[in-house]
Amino acid sequence: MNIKSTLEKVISEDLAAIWSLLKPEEKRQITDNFEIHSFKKNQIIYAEKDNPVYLWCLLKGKVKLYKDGIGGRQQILRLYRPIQYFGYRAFFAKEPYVSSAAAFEPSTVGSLPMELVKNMIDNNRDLAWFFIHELSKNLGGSDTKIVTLTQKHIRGRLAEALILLIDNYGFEDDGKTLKIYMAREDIANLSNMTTSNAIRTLSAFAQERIITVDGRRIKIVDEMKLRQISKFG
Amino acid sequence: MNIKSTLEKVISEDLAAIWSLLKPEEKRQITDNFEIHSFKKNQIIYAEKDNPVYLWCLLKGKVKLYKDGIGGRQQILRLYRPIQYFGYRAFFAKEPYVSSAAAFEPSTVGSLPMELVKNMIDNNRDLAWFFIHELSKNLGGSDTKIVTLTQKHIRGRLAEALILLIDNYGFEDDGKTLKIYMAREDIANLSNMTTSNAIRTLSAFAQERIITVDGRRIKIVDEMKLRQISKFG
DNA sequence: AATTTTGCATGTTTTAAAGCATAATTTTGT
DNA sequence: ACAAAATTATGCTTTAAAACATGCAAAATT
Repeated sequence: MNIKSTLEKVISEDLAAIWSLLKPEEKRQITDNFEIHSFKKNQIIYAEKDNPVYLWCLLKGKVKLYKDGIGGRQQILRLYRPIQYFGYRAFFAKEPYVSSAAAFEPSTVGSLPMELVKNMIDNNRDLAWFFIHELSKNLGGSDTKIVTLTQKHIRGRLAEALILLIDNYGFEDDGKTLKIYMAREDIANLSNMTTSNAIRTLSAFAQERIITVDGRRIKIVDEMKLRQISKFG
Repeated sequence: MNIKSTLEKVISEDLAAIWSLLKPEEKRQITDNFEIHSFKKNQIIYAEKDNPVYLWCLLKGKVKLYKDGIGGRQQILRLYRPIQYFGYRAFFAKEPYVSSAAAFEPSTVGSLPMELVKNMIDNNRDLAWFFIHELSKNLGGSDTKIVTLTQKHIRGRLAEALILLIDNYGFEDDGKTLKIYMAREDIANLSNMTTSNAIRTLSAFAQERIITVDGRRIKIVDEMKLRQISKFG
């Protein structure tokens, strides 16, 4: 893939969060140090305990941030879509990664040395604020997740996961079909349950005409009901 | 309470994280806008859904950050000791609080308008980095907590909670007795279990000579074992 | 000092979710 | 195109933790 053209395409089609905050000199520095990588489905971008070196920017595809737990059980923490940045938290915390990132589907990801980002933050207030804002949002999200994943019942957790998928990746052109096609196992890992229970509960939702399921194609039929179940059920 | 003297005592006895990063002009601004508050045991400092206005700094006492969940169940998210800052995340995220803060025991807390902090960050790189670092550490902690609280069994979760108490508040002079005296209910809320199970499991640990329990006085007898249980069991 | 309230302890029952087994279906690799 | 592997679907069993109940002890209120 041609780095320059991919980058420029991305830039031109989206004045993504960071780019618009940069000064011309900084933009030059970036284009000089930015590298484009392709990841296959399920390929790991970085792993827990690695040392953080790069800021990653998802350009195309879908990426999951997850943590391996007990007995091979995996918890998906966050999902990324183009154009979002990830992999910077551990660097800022001055510690190795506590989670791993992997491509959900074939993805294009850009990298930029964190040392460079660090220097840029030193000289660019807006960039500092960008990260402060992102980190703050994420922390609020994780704190909330602690409670919902530990206290909600299976149906509530699955409903919430489906809503997260809607909010993150949206619908196909029909306005109903989720634009992400996940394995049941990943849905389970997102909502803190076993694969069996994810399958079972999806079937139950289908029976109740809240969704329809056709393989990995999930159509949201009754979003209201889903939100109700997420909130109470 | 005399504001000036308390503040100066605090400052003199600890070149706490933020203070040393400030320029003289900033220090003056702070002393002019800093207010000291006293909170009684269990008094709420701020509550979920409130709008964040102040940066809080715990000067004396102990504070818990928690979230009320389903059926009155409460999850303690973080604990603060002097001199630590809290209450800023929601302001940075531009959203209302998603959690509440309350004094665990009679506490002295300072407040500073977040608008002032914001201006100071704009003009002080080090201060920006202070918050980026704090937020990053906390986010790593919350992400880890998501997994341990959902995947570890009761014994593991309680062991981990006890280790958290050691790390946060340390021991009395005997080097064994926890320097925090919590209700069983709070221990339960920290480790995501019912009060009954916290009591039961503490008793079990005592029987196994890992700890001794005398009312709210908990003595750590076998820290090694505790760490083992936290890691595996 | 008496009484009410709150917190601790422990036993029993219930239940939500995990674990396990099996079969059918779909996907993947050669 | 085919076999092998992985994923999905369902039923049954087990289990960890919640829910409930009761008694006792220690504080707090009067």
